[in-house]
Amino acid sequence: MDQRVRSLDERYRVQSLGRALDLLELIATRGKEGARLTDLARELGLSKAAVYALLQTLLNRGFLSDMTEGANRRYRLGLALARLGDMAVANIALTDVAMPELRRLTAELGMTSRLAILDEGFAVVVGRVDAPGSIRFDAALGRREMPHCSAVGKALLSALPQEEALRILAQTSLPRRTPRTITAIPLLMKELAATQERGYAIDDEEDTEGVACIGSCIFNRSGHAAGAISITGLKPRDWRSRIGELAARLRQCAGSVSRQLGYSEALDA
Amino acid sequence: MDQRVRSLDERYRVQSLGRALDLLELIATRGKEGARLTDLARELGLSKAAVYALLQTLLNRGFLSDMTEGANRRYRLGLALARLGDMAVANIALTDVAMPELRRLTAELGMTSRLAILDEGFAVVVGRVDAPGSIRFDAALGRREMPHCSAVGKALLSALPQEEALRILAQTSLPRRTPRTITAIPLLMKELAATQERGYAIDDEEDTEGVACIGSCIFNRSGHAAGAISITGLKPRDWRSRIGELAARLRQCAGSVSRQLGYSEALDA
DNA sequence: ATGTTGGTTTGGTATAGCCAAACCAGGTTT
DNA sequence: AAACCTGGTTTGGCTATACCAAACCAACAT
Repeated sequence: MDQRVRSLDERYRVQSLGRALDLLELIATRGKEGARLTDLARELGLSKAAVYALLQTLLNRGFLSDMTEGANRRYRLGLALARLGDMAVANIALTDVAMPELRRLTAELGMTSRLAILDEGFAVVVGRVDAPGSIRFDAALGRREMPHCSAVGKALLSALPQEEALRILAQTSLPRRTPRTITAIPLLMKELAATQERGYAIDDEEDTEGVACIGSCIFNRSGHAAGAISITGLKPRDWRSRIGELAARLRQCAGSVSRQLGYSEALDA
Repeated sequence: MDQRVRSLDERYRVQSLGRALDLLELIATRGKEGARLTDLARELGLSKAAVYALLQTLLNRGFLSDMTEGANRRYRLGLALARLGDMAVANIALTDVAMPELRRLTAELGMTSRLAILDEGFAVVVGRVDAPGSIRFDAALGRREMPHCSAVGKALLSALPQEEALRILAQTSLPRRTPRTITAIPLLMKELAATQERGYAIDDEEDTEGVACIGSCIFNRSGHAAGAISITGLKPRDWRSRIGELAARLRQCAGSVSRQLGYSEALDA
């Protein structure tokens, strides 16, 4: 009949698995509230029966957990995901050595700190230590930070050859997030040069109003950027005057991690 | 023909999804080495083509990442899992308040600390802070600790009514892990009573030789056990004499978390 | 050159995944 | 209480699809 040949890209994909992954992502957006079968089916555009089968399978393996309240049943992400997710970041050698340093940083400064690596043109958060008590910043693991308006992003880009940085920026474009976001490529390139010069990157309310970050690169044995760390906080009144000391502490921390990775200052041109 | 009706349990499961989850678990066991298509197909007992399609789908969505080296291609867990996994533990309200306390604990004592909750009869690790530098204990998130031979497990059981604890123990049984593992239910029940009495649980090389833990329960507003925290370390020579101070600090920490959850000491009978 | 190993692509087929629709069980409304 | 929702579970049947076997290809090794 219609029998149109599936596009070659799709030919080697498994439909039901793709739908299951959509389902997981969708449930993830509901957080601890959870989601209900009927809603999920509607939003995915699938029949209840199909979604039901997917849910049962995921549930059975611990990828989802459910809470049954009366006649209703709500689904949330399960702890099997926590296990695999933890293993995924453990695969990144950097985390082992960087996390203890990050914890020290947060303990000392009382600010949220993060570790990110460059992945497909984004700065992906692979480690975080939340400042206790304070407001929760959106520092979720796996989050893809825009390279042009985050401290980790700019730190990572600043360590790349210009043409590499340009390629990435062309690919992700530079959407405006706040009035202070740098959206012009030439301007950003100048900023990256300055970043490399001073040894740390600044995000001065460029991603979120009222929030400021400082980021610094981590180098490995071969002198390439292995990742970047950053500290985040509500922009204080005395930001201008404090930035110096904060950056110094951050660089010290980044340096310590770099050295543990086998980086030797001597490589610095 | 043969056409045997699939068992009712299986009727509402999605086969290809189930296989994909097997695949993820299998790849997880390979850690940062990654796994190769041919091996995966053999171990799952599926054709290369089938596994290939699953891999492509997972890869495409970031649930796997690949490293191509020459003609070979190796697959590892991807960062999309880190994102979902992080969200899964974020759904557990406990983590917000317990993690900062755990970090303080590890910073002070230099020992690995963990947070676990009771889930389907196991103590599931939902938070951890590794001691810097030291040997890495197997404290992965999502790990299911046996209730009878782990500090968190015994702490959690000790807060349950006897019949509940018995039900769980009957269900999981008490496999021997080391010569010191308590494998007799009556003995363990006595130990649980002692645990409740003294306010903390001890794992004295009962799970792993040479490794000792202390655990303590966290209570919520309604006086029920919401979870447990523990500290882990190589069993020191002066274990007997140090256990008192360590346990005191641990209980202080657990108490602080409990109070933040709305627990009031007054409820203590 | 020839063989080997592992990844990619193909065609055809049985089956497994999907839908629509019926069914059920708790609430809510009349 | 009876009728009506609302949301979850189960059924039957159709066909798209996930799977296998086998061919194909590209690097490496012999």
